[in-house]
Amino acid sequence: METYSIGEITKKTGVSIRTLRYYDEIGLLQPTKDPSSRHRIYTEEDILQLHKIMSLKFIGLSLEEIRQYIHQPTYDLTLKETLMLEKNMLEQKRRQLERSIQAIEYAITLLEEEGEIDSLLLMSLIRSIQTEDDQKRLMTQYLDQETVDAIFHNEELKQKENEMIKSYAQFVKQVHELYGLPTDHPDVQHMIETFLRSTFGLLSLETVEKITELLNQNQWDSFEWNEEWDVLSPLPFSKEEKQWLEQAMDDYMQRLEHMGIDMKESKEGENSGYEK
Amino acid sequence: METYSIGEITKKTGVSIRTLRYYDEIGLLQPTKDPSSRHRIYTEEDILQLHKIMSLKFIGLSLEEIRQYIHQPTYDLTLKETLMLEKNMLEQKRRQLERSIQAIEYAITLLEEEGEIDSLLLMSLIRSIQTEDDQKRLMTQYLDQETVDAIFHNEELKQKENEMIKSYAQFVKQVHELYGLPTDHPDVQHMIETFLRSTFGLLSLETVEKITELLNQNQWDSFEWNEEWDVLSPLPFSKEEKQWLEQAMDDYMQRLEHMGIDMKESKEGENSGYEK
DNA sequence: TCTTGAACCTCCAGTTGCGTTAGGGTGTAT
DNA sequence: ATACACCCTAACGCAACTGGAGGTTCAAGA
Repeated sequence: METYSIGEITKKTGVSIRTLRYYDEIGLLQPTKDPSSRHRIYTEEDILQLHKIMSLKFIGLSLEEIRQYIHQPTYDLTLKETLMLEKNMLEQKRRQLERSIQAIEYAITLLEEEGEIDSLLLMSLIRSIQTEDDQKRLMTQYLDQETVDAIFHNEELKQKENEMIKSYAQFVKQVHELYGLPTDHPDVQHMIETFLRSTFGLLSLETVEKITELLNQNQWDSFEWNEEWDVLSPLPFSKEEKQWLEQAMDDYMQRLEHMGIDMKESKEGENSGYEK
Repeated sequence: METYSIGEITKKTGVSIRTLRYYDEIGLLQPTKDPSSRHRIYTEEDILQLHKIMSLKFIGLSLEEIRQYIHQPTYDLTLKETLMLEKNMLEQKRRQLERSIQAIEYAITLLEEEGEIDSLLLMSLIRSIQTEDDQKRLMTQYLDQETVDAIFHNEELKQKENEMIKSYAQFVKQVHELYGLPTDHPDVQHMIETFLRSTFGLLSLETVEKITELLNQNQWDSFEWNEEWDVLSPLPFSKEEKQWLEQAMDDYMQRLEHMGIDMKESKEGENSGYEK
């Protein structure tokens, strides 16, 4: 029967010499040894075993788990349990990866657009993607499931993601610049209006109506940034900036009420003025 | 200014105490220490830093890389380079993951269908997915790029993947059962015909024609299983079974030639008989 | 004031799946 | 005899933690 040295196995299978010795060491694949030279001697059978190991490793099993299955000539339904678990693990990993990739894409877009980027802003963006699930969970404390889904799983919105990010970046920049001015200063109020318009302009009319409704029900107070939000996705502002911004928002809201303009109208004006 | 103990930070951020101490140890995040009690004291600033670390970790940077960026207040285009590289890495990982998931799905399907499964068969399937790229590379030695793509990126084929796998599993089973019979025995020839039909039945007519053409040009000899194929994706047969199968295949091909039936006709017959 | 228990501390070891030396043996061709 | 390719064991290193042992510190209750 044909036999092979460890180097030949490496050439045949691509598995490194070190790895083969390691598998021998941990008892996963133990070839016979030449008693005189102490060299490892691999048979065809060993090569098959090695292929089995590689397969099971490929689908994510640990060497320890592989050891449990390696000596069985056939696999039964106990393997299915393991595979189901593994599949779930891998799918979770994949979702994670997709988010990470998305976050990187955002970051790259911003860097290209702006050349330079505030580290807190970048962090804020990444975290908002990272904790999307938690954000949705938190939002359902204020809005119903349907509305939350409308905000997060909006196809149209996905198309315009880059726009949104840029407008957010602009907003952050302006807050840094304008901080210190009185909160009812025209420039400040204009900044807030621009930001709100570009944000709400991307949501459907019904969604905006629902949110407006809630705000009109004086739930605005309970909607203030609570601790939990900050933990998930901290805003790229200092404590003072945050307070200043909150005051400016209040001013804006009051001005809206005073003028009898609700957000629905604001959105309609926005749409007609914006979409060419 | 407000300060926090290590336990409070864990509650606020979800980062474990051990990890926080580790980050301190490697100099990534070093809070001040109470000189008398030696307890760590975290400030708001530290929490921000920690969030930065989590963000950069999320997008796949190593702690070592993070250290390079953590103290910069703004990021410039050098980060973009890093991010581009990271993105490529992550996308590669994602492709890998998708293949693994696919392989597991196949395996689960088979286990459900058959209840029990030959370990060599499972391995053969997983490896064929794992080494898809290499297989394509090897195939282009015999077929042109277009034809190879037609075989691998066939949408219709993806729909029927489960069918294919089952027919492959059946084939493997039958080879084990019938091994020993003369290679020109009707049962053996029927087995081969069934397998070829269910395989080629899923390819387009043009693709089959191209393959037939090649076979008719007497390139069949050079197409025999060479060593390299076996390394990539070993067949779930013993050496003897492989030889037997090769002989049976030759018999089948000769019978075809003798009868003046080429594979194109075979496919057409297959289609009319198979697709309801 | 003493005690209890939670929360904190340092230091050391272990995890996975290998890669990378260091220091030496074996086999064969020249 | 020696050069050279190949093989051996043994030990350390890696990333990013986790866990345990054994010892403080702190706040509250008896």
